[in-house]
Formats: sequence, C-alpha cells, structure tokens
Amino acid sequence: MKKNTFRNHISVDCVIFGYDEQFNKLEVLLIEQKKPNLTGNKSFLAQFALPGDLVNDEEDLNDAAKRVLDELTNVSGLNLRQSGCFGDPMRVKQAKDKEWLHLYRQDPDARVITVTYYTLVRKEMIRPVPGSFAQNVVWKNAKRVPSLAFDHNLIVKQAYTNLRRDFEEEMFAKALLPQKFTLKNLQNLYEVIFNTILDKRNFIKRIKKEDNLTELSEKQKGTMFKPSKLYTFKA
Amino acid sequence: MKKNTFRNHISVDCVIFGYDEQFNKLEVLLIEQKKPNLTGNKSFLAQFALPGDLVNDEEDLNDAAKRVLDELTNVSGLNLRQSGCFGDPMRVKQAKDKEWLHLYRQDPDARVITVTYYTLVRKEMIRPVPGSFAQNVVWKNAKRVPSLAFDHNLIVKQAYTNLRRDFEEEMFAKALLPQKFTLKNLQNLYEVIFNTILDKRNFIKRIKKEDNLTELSEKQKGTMFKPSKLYTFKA
DNA sequence: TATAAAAGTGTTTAGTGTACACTTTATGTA
DNA sequence: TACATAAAGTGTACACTAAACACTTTTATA
Repeated sequence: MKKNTFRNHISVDCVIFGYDEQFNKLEVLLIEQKKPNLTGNKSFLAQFALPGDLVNDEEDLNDAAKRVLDELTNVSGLNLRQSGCFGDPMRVKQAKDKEWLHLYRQDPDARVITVTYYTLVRKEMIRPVPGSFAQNVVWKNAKRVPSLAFDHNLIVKQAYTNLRRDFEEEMFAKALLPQKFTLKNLQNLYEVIFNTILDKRNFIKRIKKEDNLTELSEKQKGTMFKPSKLYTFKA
Repeated sequence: MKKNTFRNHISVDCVIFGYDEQFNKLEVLLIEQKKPNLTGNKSFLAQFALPGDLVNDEEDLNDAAKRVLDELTNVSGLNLRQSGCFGDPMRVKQAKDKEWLHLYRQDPDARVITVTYYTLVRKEMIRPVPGSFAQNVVWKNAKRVPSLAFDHNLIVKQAYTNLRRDFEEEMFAKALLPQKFTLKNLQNLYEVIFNTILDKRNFIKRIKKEDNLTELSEKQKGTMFKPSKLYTFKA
C-alpha cells in the first residue's frame, strides 16, 4: 500500500481575457513575478504568469478565484467559469520555477494542484493592480502569449477553447460592449473572438434573427463620417 | 493574514456511462459503500456513490482516474475525460457522509477536493468488481440516478452534459458498437444518448455523408426477420 | 406459400447559410 | 454651399441542409 503524505496545495489560476474595443484586440492579463530584494550578485528570472493564489482553508474554489480577481481588478461580480484542473506532480518541478517557489512558498516542494478559471471583460472596465506576488500587471495579445511560468501556457490554451465554445452557445456580448453600441461594434467583437472576418449583411441578418437587440432612435455622436444607429440589448 | 493548514486531500471520481445495446439504455456505474463489520446494534447507512479514490503522492490526476477505472473494470485504455473539479469545503461535511468518512479515512475531517472524470463504454465489455471501499457494484439508469453520497449527483449531471457535447462534436460511437454493426444499431445509440427519436431515412443520409463507414457484403445472422447489412468503421 | 416484421429506399419543401455590390448619408473642407 | 470622403445601410440569388413523409422489398418462420 502506498503511503500518502497529503502535502497537497490547492491553488486557483485565472485567465482574464480583455476585449480592447479601440484596437479590436483580445488580450490576456498576466502578472510579472515579483523580484525579491536581492543581496549580492544574485539575479532572479521574473517570469510572466497567470494571476492566482493558494486556496485558503474553508474557502470555496470559486470564491478563491473571485478573490484573486477582485484583488487584481477591483471589480467584482465578473462571470468566472471553471475550465479545468491541472495536477501533474511535475508541474511545479521545473527548474525555471524553483526560485520563485522557494522565495514565496512555505513549502516549495509540495505538490500544487490548480483549478483554473477564465472570464472575459471589457479591458477598460478594469484597472489592474499588482497583487502581493506581482511586480507588475500586463496585457498581452491572446494570439501571442509569451512563455509563462509553470504550465500556464497550457491553461491559457484550454481557457481560450472554452471561451470560444461559450460564445458559440450564448449571447455573451452584453458585458463587453457599452450600454449603447452599433452593429459594427458587435461585429468587431465577434471577429476578434473567432479570429475571422464576417460579411456585414449576413452578420446583421443573423443577429437580428436572434431578436435580443433594441434599435434606438439615437445615433453616434462625434464621428468623422456618417454616424451609425445605436442599439441596446433587450432586458 | 489567514492561516492555511493545507489539510487538503485530492480525490478523483469517475462517472462511467455504460451503453446497454440489448435494451438500448444508458446507465451509470455506481458502487454501494462497504458495510463495516458492525458490533452491537449499530447500523450503517450504505449509500450509492461514484467510484473514486484519493490521489497518491506523485500520481498524476489522470493516472489516478485510470487506476480507479482499471481496478473496477479490469479494462484499461478507456478514454477518460476530465469534466470538472469540486471543492466546496462543505461537500464532505454532510451528516449522511460522516460515518463513512470516519470508517475509511485517516483524516475524516480533512477537506477533499475531487477532480471528476467520465467515460462511455459498452456495458458488456466490462465486468465490474467491487474495489476496496465497495460492497457491491451496480448499474443504474442514467435518467434515474438515485441519491448519492457527497455531491456525486452534481458530478453525474455535469458529466452527462459533457458527454452529450462530446457526442455532438465527434464520432464517438466506435468504442460502443461491435466491430460489425447495423445502421439500426448506430441509430439506437444516438437515440439513447440524446434521448430522442430519429427518422431512419434522415439519419442514414446524415451518417453516410460523414463517410466513415464501410458497407460489408455480410449480413446479420440469426435474426427473426429480414437481416440487415453490416457495416464497420473505416480505419 | 402465406404471413409477419423489419430492412431498405427518394422526393419535396422549408429554412438556413453564403456570396456578392451599389446607394445613402452625415461630416469636414474648400 | 457644394464637393469629397468614408462609413452606414440595404437585397437578391444560389447552394446546401434539415425535416417531413410512406411504400416496397426481403427474409424467416409457420
């Protein structure tokens, strides 16, 4: 019979996708690992990583993920979804991650199982602040995510797959557009999520059939050329 | 700063769906919790539960799930998929589960986070044997799963949702039919998974378009009436 | 050889998805 | 005020897919 020491740490990691309407980009929020106050000529390799933290005793997994998100963004009530669970014993044993673990973890050799969450927000809606483990917070293009700490690249990939599937199944756009928006705004959003180009006429037909938009009598202001009609989502 | 004791136990639970071709039913494999050797007039409430176990040190989550499955079914190589992770601190605190935990766990009050897996097998392909925690192993209709231990009813529900989605996206049927099968066999399978009735002609058209079946010159033997043509899946 | 039961087989219609280009309109500038 | 600019706004035709629908053929058994 195998002996089990139960040195299991549970963490959550959040993949926060940010929609940048202005440049019509989809980005991912990453933290830059905090550099310690180095003594001597030691150097520390700060990696990019997903925001995350250990789950506290008596804390629900979903609540832990929300906590991480709240601390980072000062925005609560975001719709976080679980995308998976990563528990390969080797996921915290790579050389590149040793130093960080030894600096910031009580038990750096413990196994860490992480439960992963993702969400999609309007980028300008949140003003990220580096948490306790982070030196810095950065947005990176979702198509060109740099090499990340641990197995975080895998986590991002899985989350992105889930995000697209959600978008196919549901009208998810509500949280991502201003209250009043144009059909072009909506089309841009779809184009970014699915990394494709859509025909304007066909897109409008498709959207209008779903019948959850209200056409306003208002129009855009301050445009350079012909302003577009504005719409809202139905309640 | 919150103190964290890290008394986290990790388990895996497997939702094994079994396809019963003969009666065209979809069932779920459950264990009946083992009754201890009782002394005095104590009674023990044996519940139905999903097969599962604690994850060993240095054991990958996927491997743990495979181990549970192998021990239970003596069939390896099944295509297990992760469906989620359940970690509510209260999930192992319900009165109904106390007794079992005290009987079979070293640390019965520890938090248990469980990672859930599911698979779909041809029922007759496996001959389940009760494992160390099980008194008995039973198949129950997937539409009428009884009340289960812990939060296992939730886990089954999530797995079933995932299973259907997989089936919509992929040709999953290969593992579930005999090597040679009729189009009616295939239709029955689809009807059970989606709990619906399909039109024979339309179904055949749809399947033939996918073009991954080979029509054999052979026919069914021992039928009561007109035997049907047999097919195999293309390599 | 008659009967029972399942196998096998096409057509029509409605709806959906896709390709495609010109006209209209408000703005800023000359 | 009219002209240039650029985006908004709009419709049709075709191909494909999904869904409804019923009779004939074949084999086994009695």
